[in-house]
Amino acid sequence: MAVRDRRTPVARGGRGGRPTLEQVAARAGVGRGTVSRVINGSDQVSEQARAAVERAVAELGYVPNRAARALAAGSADAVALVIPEPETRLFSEPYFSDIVRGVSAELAETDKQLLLTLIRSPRERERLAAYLSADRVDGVLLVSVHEGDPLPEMLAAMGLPAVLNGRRAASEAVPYVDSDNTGGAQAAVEHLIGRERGAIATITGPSDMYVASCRLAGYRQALKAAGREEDPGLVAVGDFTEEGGRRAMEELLERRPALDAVFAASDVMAAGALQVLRAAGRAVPDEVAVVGFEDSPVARHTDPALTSVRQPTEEMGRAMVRVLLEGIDASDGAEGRHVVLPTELVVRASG
Amino acid sequence: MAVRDRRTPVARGGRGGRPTLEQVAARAGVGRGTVSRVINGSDQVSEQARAAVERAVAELGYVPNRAARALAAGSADAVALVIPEPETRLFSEPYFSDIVRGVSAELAETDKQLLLTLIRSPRERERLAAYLSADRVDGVLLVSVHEGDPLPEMLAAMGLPAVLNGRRAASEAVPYVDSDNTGGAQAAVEHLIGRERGAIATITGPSDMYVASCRLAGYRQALKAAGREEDPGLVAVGDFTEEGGRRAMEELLERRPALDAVFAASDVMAAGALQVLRAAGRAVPDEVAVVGFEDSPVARHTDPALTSVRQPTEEMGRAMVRVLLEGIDASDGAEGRHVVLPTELVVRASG
DNA sequence: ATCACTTCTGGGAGCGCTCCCACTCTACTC
DNA sequence: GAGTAGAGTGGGAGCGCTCCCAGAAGTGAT
Repeated sequence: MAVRDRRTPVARGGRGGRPTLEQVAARAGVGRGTVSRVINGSDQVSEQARAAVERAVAELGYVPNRAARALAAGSADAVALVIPEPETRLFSEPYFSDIVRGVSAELAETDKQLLLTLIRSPRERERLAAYLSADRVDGVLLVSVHEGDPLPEMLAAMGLPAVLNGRRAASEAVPYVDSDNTGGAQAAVEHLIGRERGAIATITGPSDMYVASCRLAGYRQALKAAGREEDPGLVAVGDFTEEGGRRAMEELLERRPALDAVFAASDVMAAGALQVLRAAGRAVPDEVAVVGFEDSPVARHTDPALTSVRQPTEEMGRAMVRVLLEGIDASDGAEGRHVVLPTELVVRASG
Repeated sequence: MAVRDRRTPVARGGRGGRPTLEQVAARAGVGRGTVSRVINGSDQVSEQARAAVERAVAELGYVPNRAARALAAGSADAVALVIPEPETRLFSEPYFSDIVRGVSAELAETDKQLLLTLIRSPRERERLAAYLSADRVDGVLLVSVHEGDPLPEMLAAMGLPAVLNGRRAASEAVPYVDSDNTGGAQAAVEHLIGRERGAIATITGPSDMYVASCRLAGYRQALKAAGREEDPGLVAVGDFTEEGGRRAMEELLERRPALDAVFAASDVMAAGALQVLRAAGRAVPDEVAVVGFEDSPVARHTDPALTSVRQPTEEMGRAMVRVLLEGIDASDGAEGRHVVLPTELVVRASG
């Protein structure tokens, strides 16, 4: 009782004396252990004790101190969402916030916290693994990891559960959540085929991006299923930017002036293509139909509005959390877990 | 040495035995206090001791355990970014991720972590204050708080520093970071005046939103500065949605068919207005010039591309963190701190 | 040589929890 | 009636750090 004022509450950062578990115990007339059991929902507590503790908690406005809990329990009650900073720009924006919204919604049902980590330099990425493991998170969600990024493997080596959004390659060892890129692309192209389009071109992404190759694969499958021959001249490579979309479209028009439809692997590239088509005097959709991918807001504001493949982005965020939580609970490696969510074609004026 | 295996490292969550400060001390041949001093950059350490500790840290790959630090020091080394969930949708999206990017960038220079908290129900908001104060954050960033929201005051009462983005009213007691809405709107309207537009209308936001009234005020100031009379018939109220923009534009065309310019308080509303103008057969910008606000990606994809007022959103995020850190350091209330950042007119084809 | 400083330093105490051991009670069984 | 389970409980020990208090060692003036 003597030297109790070493650090006054005020000196320690305001928020005057929040009650501790010990105070709750005293008030409820039970021991610390019992309070802890009640707080953590153990069933080894008598109804009577539970009621007393619950009343004391309510009266005192007790909220457990997370730092103390994390320290004592060795778990963090938090997960990190790691995003390479450049991607927050590149991805036509709502993708990012949709993911965040889904993650946050799903996490709200546990009481884990969400830590956001943008990586803006290779150096930061290197340090990341060490810091993540410094015990403030018990799992990691990784957005748009590129092929060859060692991070997932480093985390695995440290025993930190991780979930990717999007596979890095066809066979992915780390748990992931992805959308059905191939199926979505196939549906888009089938739609064009259904509308009697004869020469369907595609603007694809960099071939070292797995998403891009999936969407290209879907394009090919649709053609094949319709019994059509594939014309390599109808495939142009973009880079998921508007400018890239423009260049690819120019290239296509030059190579195959007679084309009457374009499937672009992203809305932003489709928007670029639209500009080039207009400049070239091709009416959309009358002469050339255009379909994008992602169903970003951009799709609703182009002229004409873009038919596009919608990804359930928010749901992907939710699924990532679910997969991660499984991985955290399962002490085993939890490898091979994954979810692939379906896409949906949203038909608008452009095709 | 005896009962050391109460909980094996593995049982406690993988990430096998990270070194502790004590082990660093042992290895460096110094006491715990000295290691702590080195880690925290105290100058009360001899060069020799510092070097020994630094070597030991490097050799062991030591990273301090944040939970332990938070518990012992009573501070959290983290700040929360609180965002009402509906807003993540409403705000034409990059706003959200730009803020996040700025916040994250500025935070990276301290070693504080970023906690993201979406609020999706009034109930969650009620509980928020209690949980925030449960000691895992030492400051709070609040995005788009509405007039009448008690949260800022609750936090203030608990002594938790907070910073708003955007004022709730002309006089704002809580520290905030805002952009110069009035000045931006004024510049936009002056630009229209400079282009010889005679009847300049405006689509404003709900009058209970302070941003909206600022932008309206800028519109008025510009007219007044040019010695023009204000015509109430040229002001229509929108709600920051595209549909609202459409309705407002229809209203304006009906009331003042002769208008030759429109300043919309947001790009999304401007996009709606553009649609109505096209449907009405008014050429943009030849017959009617249109200017938006925010410079969102939408502005670049409308046809014609939208002249708009750019806000330094990322910089706002950075500034919020700086203001917050000041508030955390200053033990005093730190009231009245604020930053207002300038806007910039981006001229495109629409006006 | 003595005293007063000033720098450095080790390590005890304690942050608020969880874990678990030991213990008390109350039931049942034989 | 003794013996054996449980169910429920209190509280010690310890998580890895920071804070601070003594004290050691070094420096200069007297």
